[in-house]
Amino acid sequence: MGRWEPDAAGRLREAALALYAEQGFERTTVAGIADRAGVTARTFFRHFADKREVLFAGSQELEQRMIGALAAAPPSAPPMDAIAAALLTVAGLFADRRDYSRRRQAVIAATPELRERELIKMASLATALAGALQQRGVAPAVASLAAETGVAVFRVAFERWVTEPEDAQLAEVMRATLADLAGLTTG
Amino acid sequence: MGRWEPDAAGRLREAALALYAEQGFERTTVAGIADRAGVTARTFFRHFADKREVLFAGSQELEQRMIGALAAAPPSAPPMDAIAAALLTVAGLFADRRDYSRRRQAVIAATPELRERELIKMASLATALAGALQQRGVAPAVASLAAETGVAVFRVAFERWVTEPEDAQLAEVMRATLADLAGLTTG
DNA sequence: TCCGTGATGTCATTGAGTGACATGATTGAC
DNA sequence: GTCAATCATGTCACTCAATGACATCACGGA
Repeated sequence: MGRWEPDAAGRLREAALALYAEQGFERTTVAGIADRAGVTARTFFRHFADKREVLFAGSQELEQRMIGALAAAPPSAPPMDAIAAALLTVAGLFADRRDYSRRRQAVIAATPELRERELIKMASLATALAGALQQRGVAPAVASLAAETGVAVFRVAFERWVTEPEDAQLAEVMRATLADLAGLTTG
Repeated sequence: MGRWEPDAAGRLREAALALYAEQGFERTTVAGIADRAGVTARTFFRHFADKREVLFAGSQELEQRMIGALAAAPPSAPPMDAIAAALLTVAGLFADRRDYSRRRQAVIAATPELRERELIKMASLATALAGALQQRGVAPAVASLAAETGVAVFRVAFERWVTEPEDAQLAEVMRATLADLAGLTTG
């Protein structure tokens, strides 16, 4: 056994989410999170840039996987088809994290500071997707539009998935949301 | 003459923008802003909720004016026409503030924390517009879509306006951007 | 003239975030 | 098998954002 318990970052994530849910984000101190995780506050800031970032550690992985999925789509695929494929691919990342996602989303929805952070993560995702589309030869304006639309679909589908009482698969909700979008723009 | 110089909030806004531009947002302290404005740091926080908000004092007025302009549009006007009218109306608010807007936008673009705040202001604006459209009898889904699109046009046009070297009117740039949008969705 | 109001100052405090340095287990070289 | 480098963490000290409590004092109205 090591000198310390392993996976300090994971324990900090869990402790932070639990405390944010119990007491609210503002009334939770970093010292409290660190205590619960069995480390010091200084260690918290070695793993996470600030008090908000602890809930967004996965967003970089999401972004990278979506870019990867985009690159894996056939070069001939139209932009929105490639985006749709990427969305369905990353949906699998959340398969076994529905409960965590639900708690996390509730906390974010209740906290303006956290919603700010989420917005910029989504904006960053959209920018990255637009860039990847441009590398596939899509014109910049179209690429940005498709990327923004794709992120909107992600958000709406994710919200539905964590809100609905039933046990649907995120991928299925994504498909349904994409169908809604098609209906909006054609009908 | 009063006990203190008048318009402390205005002086604080000016001082903050100047210092953010000179030294960057992070290396600027509230005490420094307050010093330059001739007040104490405590007074800064009486006028602005936090260090970021000092650059976004006008956003509530923008929102209110856009809602007002929406309400003033003929009840028969289609959603996007009403949105367009509101955009052209509020464009006038910026007529004599182009230099200020330019400096402000440069600072925001250079500072992630400030971009977060701007994103949530834009999201709030979109939500308010969607609500106003619904009160005009527009279906919720359509209202949200139109509102988001309208905010996107505002952002793109504003960015063009502060970036372009020429001295165009914001309203003109808005009109051109709306035309681009029409071309995107029909052509 | 006097009193209430409102904007500001002053003081004290909490908590976020950072820099510098110490510690000690783990790992790999020799 | 020892030693040195490494790496995650702890400890300490500090700056700065943000807030609460209370004091001050010009101004306008009664």
